Amino acid sequence: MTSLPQPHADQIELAHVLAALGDETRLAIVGLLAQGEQDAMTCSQFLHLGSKTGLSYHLAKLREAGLVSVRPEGTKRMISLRRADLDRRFPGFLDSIIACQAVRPKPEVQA
Amino acid sequence: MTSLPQPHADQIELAHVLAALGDETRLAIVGLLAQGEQDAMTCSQFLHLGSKTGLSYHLAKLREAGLVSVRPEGTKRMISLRRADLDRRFPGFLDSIIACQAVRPKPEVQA
DNA sequence: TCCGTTGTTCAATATTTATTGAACAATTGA
DNA sequence: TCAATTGTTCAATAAATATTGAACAACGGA
Repeated sequence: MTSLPQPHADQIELAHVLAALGDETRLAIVGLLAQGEQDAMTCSQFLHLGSKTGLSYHLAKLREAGLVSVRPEGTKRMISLRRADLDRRFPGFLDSIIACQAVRPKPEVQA
Repeated sequence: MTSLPQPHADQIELAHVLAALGDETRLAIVGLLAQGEQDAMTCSQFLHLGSKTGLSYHLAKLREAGLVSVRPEGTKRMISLRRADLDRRFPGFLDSIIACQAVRPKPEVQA
């Protein structure tokens, strides 16, 4: 219910969204969120992308730009793509991004 | 014919494109290029967006990211959107960007 | 040739953004 | 209460980006 502060759907700005996605780490996070979109993910599921502190930073950027929603649940944070809001605001945008990302979903599938 | 150095269509990277567009000035430039897409524009047509030097900088960024093509012609530079290349590489992406931009094409139409 | 136009380059600076490690906070479970 | 898990905050630093003005270069026309 009570999620962390984020812009209202109407005030999500394109330039902010683009700037937020113009970073490999954050783009990868969004790519991972896009697949497995049924349920939310936690920060620790992105640890292969960087340090704990760094992820906290990048996830805040994504949230402030309006790309993700973060809902605290116990000691974890449930992170989800704001797909509906983004699709309404920027039709086709997210899909085009994700389609490109999906082409190379092989970063480093460490065993 | 001989245009300034730019990435080949195949090696245009999504994160670079997004980073290049994550700036109000550059996003505005691309928006202007998108309308009036019949012919190219010159740097000086963007002077209301910033200083001469600044535009040179931003246009280089757009070119290096693969968004625009720059062809010297006399003392001018003919700048055009690389729409075909971008559409092939990231289908739907440019259109979704431009559609949002088109909603507010009223920055400051100074007389 | 000289001048005006158009745009680039360079160096300096300012500003933003990203990365790190240490300390802390909140929650859960034993 | 104690310890482990999960994540945030802070301060310091590093690194990338953006902005400015002065000087320069290339071209075209008078």
